[in-house]
Order: sequence, then C-alpha cells, then structure tokens
Amino acid sequence: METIVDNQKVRITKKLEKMFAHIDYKNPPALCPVRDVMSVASDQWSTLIILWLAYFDTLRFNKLKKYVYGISNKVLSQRLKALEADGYLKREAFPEVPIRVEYSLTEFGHSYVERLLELTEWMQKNSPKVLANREQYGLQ
Amino acid sequence: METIVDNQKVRITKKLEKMFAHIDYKNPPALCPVRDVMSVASDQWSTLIILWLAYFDTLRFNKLKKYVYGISNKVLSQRLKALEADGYLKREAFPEVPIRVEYSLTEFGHSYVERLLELTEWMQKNSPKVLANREQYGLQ
DNA sequence: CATATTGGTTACTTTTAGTAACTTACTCTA
DNA sequence: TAGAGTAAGTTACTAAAAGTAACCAATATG
Repeated sequence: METIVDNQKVRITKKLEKMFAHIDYKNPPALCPVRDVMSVASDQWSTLIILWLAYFDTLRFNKLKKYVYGISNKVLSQRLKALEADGYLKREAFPEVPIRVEYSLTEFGHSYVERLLELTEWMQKNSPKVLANREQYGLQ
Repeated sequence: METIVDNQKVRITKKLEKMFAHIDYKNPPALCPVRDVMSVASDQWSTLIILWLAYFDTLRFNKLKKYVYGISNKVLSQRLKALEADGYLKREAFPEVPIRVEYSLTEFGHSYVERLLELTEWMQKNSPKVLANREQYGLQ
C-alpha cells in the first residue's frame, strides 16, 4: 500500500520536474505559452462553454447562453471567438433568416475535454469540503 | 481499437451526464458551488502558486513571488488567503525578525495537484498547436 | 405596419487586476 | 546613534476587464 502511494508521489514529482526544472526564475520568459494557452482554455466561462458543447455536441448561440447561465452576450461572443481561434471549437453559420449559427467542438476540443473533466469532476466531488473549509476559516 | 475509443466516449458521456443531467437551465441555481470553487482553484495565478508549492514543498512569500513571476504582492497575498481559506494550503508564521512565513500545501491541496497536473501537462504539450491555430485564425 | 426572430455589437458602468509607494519592528553597519 | 536593510504584507491610485442594457440587420408573421 505504501509503495503505491510512493509510486504516485514519484510520478507527480517527475511531472513537476518536467514542468518546472527548465525555468530560470531570474530570467523569466516575457511570454510563456503555457500561461497564454491556459488563460483562454481554463477561464471559467470557457470551461463551461466547452463542457456544455461536449454534452450536447452542437449548440446555437442563444441555447448555449441559456445553459451557461449568467454569461452575457458580449462575453459569450468574446469567448467563442477566442476558443475558435485556439482551435477548440468550430463555428458554422447558415444563411437563413434569421441566421442560424452552430457551435461544436473540434477533435482537439474533445481531447481537451477528457482532461478538463477530470478536474471539474474533482471540483464537483470536493466542493462541499471546500465550502466547509471556507466557513471554518471565516469563523477564526 | 475502435472499441477502446468507443469505451472512452461512453465514459466521457457518463461523466458529462453526471455533471449536467440534473441542471435545470430554466431555473439555474443562484449560487453554484462548483463554479464558486472553480473560480478560486482554477484561477490562473492560483494554479501557478499551487504547482510551485507542489514542486518545492515549502516556500516563503518572496520566494513564491519570484517563481510565480509577474504576480504582484497584492494579488499574491489575496490568492494565498483565498487558497488557505479553501483548504489547499497552510500558512505558518514564525515570530522572528524579520518575520518568516512559510506556505505549503495541505493533503487536500496535494490531492488537487494530482488532477491539476493532468491539465497543465496537456497545456504544455499542446501549447504549440494552440499557438499555431491562433496564428492561422489571425490570417483569415 | 408593428412585432418578433437570431446572433450578435456598442456605449456605459462596475468590478477586478496591476503598479508603486508605504508600513512595522527589529538588526546590522557606519 | 542616525541610516539603511529586511520580510511580509497593505494601501491608494490607475488600467483593464467584465457586466448591463439598449440597439442593429433582414425578413416573416399577424
């Protein structure tokens, strides 16, 4: 049992090393691609947009807005553009009247969802614990 | 081979169902715990703070600030407080002169790192692709 | 001829983030 | 003994981002 836990620790340490060992914090890169990519894909609204698109396969602007409740037209529009630009989703416009626009994930977007779900699943499972922690902290 | 891919799809669909099936978008909850928890833990700066703490085990304020380069005192201080409140890390102050304060992950924080790393690893691996996508999109 | 529709955009306000100077309390140096 | 230095922040101010609500085009319907 101990060895399994230890193995996991070693695995995590290796991943962290791969991620950080090469970084010279005295000469930090002006533009870090990972941060840049993260800021689009891991944004809160983006996360919700991507997950709902994974769930429904295809959604139109106003439907998406209903599911990702609380988002404004402006921000939804901005996020969709950014996510399209980064290759997570595609936009298809049909020249009907009124216009119909369908959004759906690309293959790349689907591959991201696999990882993203691990995280949001964890969030869902642990949110009661976090809220309890937070309340306790507030009482101090 | 096909069945493996199919199995994965089924697994993802199940996860999505578990996450979304119960949500009535016509009566969205005013406060969604998952969103709330996500907004603290998945914030960009928080992510970097947590990962550096996972890498070094213990870091003091100013060291952390150097590794999480670009962050301001104000935001670092805010994030540390929020992450402490939510139970991801603990703060230990030693009454020396000048004061010494050490930050380190809790067990809960470490359990989060496991999931978080999956995501940031993916980001690191795929950031060139994203940047390429973005450039292509810009040319259109 | 007014109204409704979809998928946005625009101008304006509020919230959040970033910048840089300041604080506290003690120690070390000149 | 005045002056500088140090760690871990805080504070006042400015810039950027997000939220709000009204508006738009082009056409169909009542």
